[in-house]
Amino acid sequence: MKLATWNVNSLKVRLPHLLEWLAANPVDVVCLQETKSEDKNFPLAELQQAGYQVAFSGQKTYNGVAILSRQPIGDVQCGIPGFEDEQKRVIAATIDGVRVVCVYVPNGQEVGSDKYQYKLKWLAAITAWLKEELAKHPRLALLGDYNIAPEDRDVHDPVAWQGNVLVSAPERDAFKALLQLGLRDAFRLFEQAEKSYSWWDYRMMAFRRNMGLRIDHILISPALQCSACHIDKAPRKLERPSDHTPVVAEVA
DNA sequence: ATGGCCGCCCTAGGCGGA
Repeated sequence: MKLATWNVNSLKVRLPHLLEWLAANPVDVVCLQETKSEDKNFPLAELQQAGYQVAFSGQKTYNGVAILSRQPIGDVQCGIPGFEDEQKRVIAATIDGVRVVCVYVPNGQEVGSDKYQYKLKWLAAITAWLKEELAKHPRLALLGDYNIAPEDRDVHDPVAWQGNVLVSAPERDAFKALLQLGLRDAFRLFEQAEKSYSWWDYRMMAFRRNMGLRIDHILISPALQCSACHIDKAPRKLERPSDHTPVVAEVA
């Protein structure tokens, strides 16, 4: 089963890239973030035409998540149970016996800000919920835009970024708390090229200069075998790309 | 030194992203 995650930064704008990518990479499951699309505007027909069933939870302007699947989608859950949140950042579903959890972790804006506090609370809430979810569904994959670069090797310039949002110690501790649930970072199960990133700023020719961060991740539970994981930089080279690029893992 | 790009929205400058 091939699983992918991609922050598309507007599904409306990126739909041609997504369809092109799916045609070239017919993965089984795709988790999307930042669809920025109300449910009534979701491009359902186009994605069904491409062979995918879809579950989505969107809102105007901001956030928005979706799961695309070639196999039937069951037991769809939106949001974190017991955590009041108007922002559409979580959708989970069971596909072929695997609990697929798609997340768009808050950005946090600036260390110490209200949004940063919200990010840490949100991460604590989802970690507590995932602990329960793992007990119910040992075969679980957590995919998405985590807005956390877990280690310095996931940052193009660790000195410049030190202490910044996305790399601060409390955020990295929150990521480690997910690993402590038994989840494994699929990307780091395999040898990877140095300076592998999943996001590059639109400014400063950051992609061309490979000034990036690895903030999009696929975490998998111990019950899942993982045979490969890679970042696909190809879509970042297209005209009008998303600032994030897909991450793909193969599990069984 | 600063900001430099995108996408969004009550179409235009401000917000949020990372």
